[in-house]
Amino acid sequence: MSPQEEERRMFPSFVFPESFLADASTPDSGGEQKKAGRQRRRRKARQSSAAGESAGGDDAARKRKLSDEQAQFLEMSFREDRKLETPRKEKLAAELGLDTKQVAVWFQNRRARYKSKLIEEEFSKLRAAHDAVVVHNCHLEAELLRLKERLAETEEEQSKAMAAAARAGGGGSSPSSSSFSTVTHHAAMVEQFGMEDAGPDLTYMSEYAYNNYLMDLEGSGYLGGAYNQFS
DNA sequence: ACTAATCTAATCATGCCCCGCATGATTAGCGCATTAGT
Repeated sequence: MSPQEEERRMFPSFVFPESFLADASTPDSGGEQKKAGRQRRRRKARQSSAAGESAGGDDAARKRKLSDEQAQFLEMSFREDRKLETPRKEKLAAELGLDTKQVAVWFQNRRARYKSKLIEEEFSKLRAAHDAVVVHNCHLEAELLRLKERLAETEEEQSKAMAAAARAGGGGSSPSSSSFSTVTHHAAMVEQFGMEDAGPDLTYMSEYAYNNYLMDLEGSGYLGGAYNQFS
């Protein structure tokens, strides 16, 4: 089995199954029954062992801590391959002076702990990625707010400026004095700023007044680079 | 198809140090675990 296949088997999906997210403290009734049965059997086993082998005969049942050297050796072996075939198990047991059963159990536990560590690491990574996305989203929303405020300010200034310009040049020129370019600019302004129904009708502004008005806007920074698009 | 070996997941038990953590050991598997050899 390839390492990838093995990984998939041990950790089949990076999307955690529902069972993983489910509340482990509320097992179903079948689980409760199984657990109760298990506990009964354990109690019984303990009682019989205490009754029959009290004179040190239960030594084998006691938990035997592996020596540092044994644990280190098993760890090295685990790093080489997380699966344990029979020949390897027997060889390890012989080399370390352990029971094959102990070696098998050690590998089982080591795999279980390796997997839970893997899940923990994956969870940390996902959480970090999630947090980063949340922060980025906040920045984007703040930026959007700033842009909306700036747009509103600009529109207000435009209205004021156009009203002032209309008052200054209003009635002084006839419709015939407005050039074609002025009309074109007006259309572009309407498209750019959507101010068709706000402010004066620039169609009837003299070209001179219109150019002064644009220069004023450009000079005060209201247009930004927008003026260049008109000329 | 049958069987033995092995697996995962959950849990218990124990040792180390003072209560919780690390780790060795046990158990079930319920549409009755899966896999590999015969």
